[in-house]
Amino acid sequence: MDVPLPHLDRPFDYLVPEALDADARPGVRVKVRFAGQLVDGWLLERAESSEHPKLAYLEKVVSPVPVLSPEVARLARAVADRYAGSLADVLRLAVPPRHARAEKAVTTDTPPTDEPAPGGTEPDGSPADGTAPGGVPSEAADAGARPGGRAEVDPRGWRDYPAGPALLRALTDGRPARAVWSALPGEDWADRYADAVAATVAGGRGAVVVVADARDLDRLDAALTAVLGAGRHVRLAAADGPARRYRAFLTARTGGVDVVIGTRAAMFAPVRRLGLVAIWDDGDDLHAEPRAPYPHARDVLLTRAQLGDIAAVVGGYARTAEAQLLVETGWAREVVADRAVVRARTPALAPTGDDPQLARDPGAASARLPSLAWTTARDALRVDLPVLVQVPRRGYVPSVACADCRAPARCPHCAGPLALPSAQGTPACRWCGRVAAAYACPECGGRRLRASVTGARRTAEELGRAFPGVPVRTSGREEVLATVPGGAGLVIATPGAEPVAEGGYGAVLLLDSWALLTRADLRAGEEALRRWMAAAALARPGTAGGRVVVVADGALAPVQALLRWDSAWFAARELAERRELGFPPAVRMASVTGAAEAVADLLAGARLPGDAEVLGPVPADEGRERMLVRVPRSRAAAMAEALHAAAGQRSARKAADPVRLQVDPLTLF
DNA sequence: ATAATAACGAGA
DNA sequence: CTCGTTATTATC
Repeated sequence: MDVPLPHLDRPFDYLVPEALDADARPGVRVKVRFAGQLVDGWLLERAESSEHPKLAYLEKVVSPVPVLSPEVARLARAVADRYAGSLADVLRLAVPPRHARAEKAVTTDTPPTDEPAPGGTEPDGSPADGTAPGGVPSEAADAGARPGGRAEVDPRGWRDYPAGPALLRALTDGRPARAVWSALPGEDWADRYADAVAATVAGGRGAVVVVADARDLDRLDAALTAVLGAGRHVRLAAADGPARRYRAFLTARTGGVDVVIGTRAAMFAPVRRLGLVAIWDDGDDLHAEPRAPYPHARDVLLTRAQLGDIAAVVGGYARTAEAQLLVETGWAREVVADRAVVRARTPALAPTGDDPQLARDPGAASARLPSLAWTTARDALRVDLPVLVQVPRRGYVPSVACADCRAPARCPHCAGPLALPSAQGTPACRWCGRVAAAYACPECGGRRLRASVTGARRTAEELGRAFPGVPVRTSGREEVLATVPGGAGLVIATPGAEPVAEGGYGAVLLLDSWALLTRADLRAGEEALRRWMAAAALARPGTAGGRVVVVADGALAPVQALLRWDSAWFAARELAERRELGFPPAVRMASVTGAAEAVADLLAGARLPGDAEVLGPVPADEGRERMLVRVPRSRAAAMAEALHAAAGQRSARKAADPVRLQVDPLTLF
C-alpha cells in the first residue's frame, strides 16, 4: 500500500477480478479502494485464500509490467526494517516514477523475467551484524576447475593487489566474495571496476555499481564502454531526468542489460542473476539518501549482497570506519597492495606546520602560503607540470576546540561535541545538552576554548597572483572540470571537484586543512583524510617527480595516515575510538527529531531494548529538538522495530506533529 | 478520510 | 435495559 503511515506498513489482501487476472502478477503497480478512497499499491504476491473475512476487489492494474522484482521487494523490506521505515517509503526510492512513453518504448519486445537469485541467506538486517562467511578466497582454495569452463578475465591492474586476481576469479565463478578495496594512488579505479564487472559478466551474472556523483559516473561509464563495448550496460541517475531514468530502469528490469551503474538511485536497480554489487568512495556523503528512511547506499548494497549470496566490493582511496568494521568482523576480506608497491606509487608527501612561516619570496607572502607549499608548487611549474591546489568549500561548520592543543572539545558525559551558544557563553553539549562549565581539555588540561573559522576563497584568488603568467583554472560547485591538460598550470579545486591531470600532477597542495580537521563532526578526521587522499592520488608517483604538501601538523593522526598512505591504519584507529566513545558504526544509533512533546511521546511509547541508552534532548533547528537512542549492534534490529512500532502507534492515533526517525544518521548533530 | 465498533450516559 | 450520542480504532 503506497501510504507512508507506519501503522499501515503491512500487506493487505484483495480479490482479483476475472478481467485483471492475467495482468495481476506480482510486482505490478495497482490501484485499490482503501478506507474509502483509491490509493496506489504494489501487488506483492498472489494467494489462493485469505484470513481476512471480507475482501474488496482490486480496482485496477496500473501497468502490466511487473516493475518490482522479487529480489528488490525482499531487499526493500529488509532496508525498511533496518532503518525503522515503511516499505512504501523504500519502494518510492527503489522504483522510479512511471513514465508511460518510456514504458511503451522498452517493453514492446522484452517481457521481464523473474529468475530468483541463486542461493539466498536469511535476512538478518544488517550484514555486518553477524560474521557471515565470505571474503576473497585464497589462491589455494581457488585452484580447482571453474564451473562451465568459463573464460578467465585478464586481471590487468588487479595484479597490483595480491588478493586481486583471486577476487576476479571468484566473480567469474559466481562465488560471493566480499572485498574492501584500498586503491593505490594513481589507480584508475573506474578501469578496475570495469574489470570486476567484466569478470562477473563472463561468469553469466550481472552487476550494480554505485558512485557518488555525475563526474565519477561519466568516468565509470567510459571505462565500462571500453571494456564491455556499447549497449551492455545502462546508467541510472536521478539527474538524467525521469524519462531516461525510467527507460534505463526498465531496460535492466526486462533483462535488456545485466549491468547497471549509477548514483545512489541505482542501489535498488533490478538486475537479472545479480552477482556483484560495488560502491566507489563509500565515505562520500552523497551516498546517504536524504529522503525517508534515509538509507545509505553502502548499507543497501551490502544488505543486498547478504540476502542473495552476491559478491560485494567496497572501494576507495581511503577506508571508512564502516568498511573497517566489515574487515574486522570477517564479513569482507581486504584487498590492498603490498607496502613496497604502495611506496613505489605514492607521491612524495610532506606536512608543513600550521603557522604560516612565510617564505622570503614576495609571491608566497602575498598568497599566505607556507614556504614549503610555495616552493613545491614553483618547482613543479618550472618543469612544466600542473599543480593542484585543494581548498575547502565555503560554509563548513565552525567548531569549538581547545585553545592550547586544538583538540576538538567533547562532552565529558556522552562525548558529544561542545558548542558555544554565544561568543561569551558557557560551552554546552550538542547531544545531551549538559553544560560543560568547568571544561578541561583531556589532552592537555587547557581550560580555554576557541572557535575556528578560516577564510577559503580568497586563498584561491591570491594564489593566481603568486604565480604570474601561469594559467589558472578553477573547478568547484558551479563548474566541475573532469580533466586538465598536462602542462604547467594551476588548478584550484574544492574537495570532490579535482580534475584528473594528464600524466598526473607534479604537485598537490592541500590547504586550509585546519578547517577540515576541526569541524564539529564525528567524521572530521576520516573526511579530511578521504579528501586529501582523493586529491593526492592524482599526483605522479614520487619517482616521477610527484609531490604533495599538506598544510597541517604532521603529528596529527589523519596527517600521519596520509603521509604513510595507510588509511587502513587510520580506519582501525578510528573504529577503536568509536568503540570507546560508543559511536557508530561500533554501536547503532537512531535520532528522533521533532517538537519536544512529540519526541517525548514517541520515546515513551517505544518498547526499546533494555540496554538502550537515550541521550538528550538537545535543540535542533526550527524550535524542534532531538534525542539520540544508542544500542549495541546486536540490538540494532530490536531498536529499529521498537521505534517503527512507536511511530505506528502515534500515526494510528493521528498524532499531529510529525517526528523524524533516522537510523545511523550521517551527522549526529 | 470514513466506516465500524466500543464506550458511555440519559431516560424509560 | 435500550437508544442515541460520542470516542476509538481499523482500514482488505
